[in-house]
This record gives sequence, structure tokens and C-alpha cells, in this order.
Amino acid sequence: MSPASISALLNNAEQLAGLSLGELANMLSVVTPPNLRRDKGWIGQLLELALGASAGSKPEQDFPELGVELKTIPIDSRGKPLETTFVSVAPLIGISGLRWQDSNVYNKLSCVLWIPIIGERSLAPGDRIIGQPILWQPNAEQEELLRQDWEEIMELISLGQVQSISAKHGQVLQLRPKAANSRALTEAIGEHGQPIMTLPRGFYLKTQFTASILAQHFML
DNA sequence: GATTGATCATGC
DNA sequence: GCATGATCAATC
Repeated sequence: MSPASISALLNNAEQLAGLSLGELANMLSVVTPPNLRRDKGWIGQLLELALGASAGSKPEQDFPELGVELKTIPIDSRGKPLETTFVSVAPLIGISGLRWQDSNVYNKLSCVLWIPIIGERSLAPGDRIIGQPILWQPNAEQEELLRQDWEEIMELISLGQVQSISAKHGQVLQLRPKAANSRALTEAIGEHGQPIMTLPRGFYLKTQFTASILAQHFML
């Protein structure tokens, strides 16, 4: 089921455009939940199944042979993203000397197949519509913004300032909790260089940034 | 209404 | 707990 080339993958994704998620779920014999409250990853997993992404929880791209990451993005009827986009968990220890080009963020964002999902929050998941896919690679300006934010955040983490980093840091990339709940803990660097336990964090793309990516392609 | 911190499901 | 897939929901 895994596509042999990027063009095949893109073609497959284009065939899905216009379908509702309920229709796609029926085709795949998947049950459509009434809401996403307990199924937050349902849309992403449905599209992974439909496009033949290698399942599993490996810290890799969805199509490692193609070097492509698959991401669904919820948008309203005007094409504006409704949510930030999760990229990857942030390493909090063992990060000295880690370079931007060796980071998980760089790897995952080097080539992304965006699948817009059209529908307001109030619309039932099964009634939301799959939009036209966008194959994106960051241009020089976008990569520079990402790199700057990543380096600033990672430096603060390495200096033991992780607990002072809020979602306000960064222009396009932000660091926010990424955990089962607020009681989850993981090891990090304290302000005096000592080990501390803190909330696991993840990197997210701000909506303004993803909106610019979508706008860039809508104008083509 | 946008943003930020919190949370849900699943398979190791 | 970590990594996958994200959205929820209280607060600003």
C-alpha cells in the first residue's frame, strides 16, 4: 500500500480531495467518532491509513523512503488554520552540541505533505471535507525563521531555563507541554545545571506560520 | 477570538 | 515514560 514515489503519493492524496472524512472512513471500514474529544488523533491516523504511511510510533517521517512527513491541518472555510501544528517532542537532556540540521524538527519539516481538513470545530468529524494536498518544503526565509526559533529555545533549555520558556517564545515555532497530563514528568536541566523533573515539552508551529504556507500555495 | 497550558488514545 | 496522532478548554 505504500506509494513508490512522491508523485504517486501526491496523486493518491489528490484523489481524496473532496471526500468527507465519514466517506473515507466507510471506505476503510473505520468507525467515525461523534467528536474528537476522545479521539484527537483520529483524522491523522485515518489519512495515514488511506495513504499507506508506515504505522508505528517511530521518531521518523511517515514515508521514510520518500523523505516525506504527512500532516493534516484543520482549517475553517476561509482556509485559516484552527490549531497550531505539533511537530515533535523536544529533547531536554543530552543536547549539547546538537545542531539544527541534526534536529528532529529540521528532519520532519524538510518535506511535508499537508492535507487540509475543512470544517469548523462545531462540525462533526465525519462531515469535515478533505482539501487539496500541498507538498511543501521550507524556502530559505521560512527555514531561517524556524532555525532561529529552534536555536533560541534549545539554548534556553541547555542553560537550565526550560521552566521559564512559555509559548510566547519564538516567531513561528513555540514550545508547549506535550504530555498525558500535567502530572507527567521527564528529566531536564535545572538552573544550576543539576537534573530536575519537569513537564515534557513539544515543538509546535504557530497558526500564522502554517497560514502563510497554505496561502502561498493557494495563490499558485 | 486568539492563545496557552492541559489533555486523550494507543503501543510498546 | 516516550513517541505517534493531535484537539480541548480555560484564560488572556
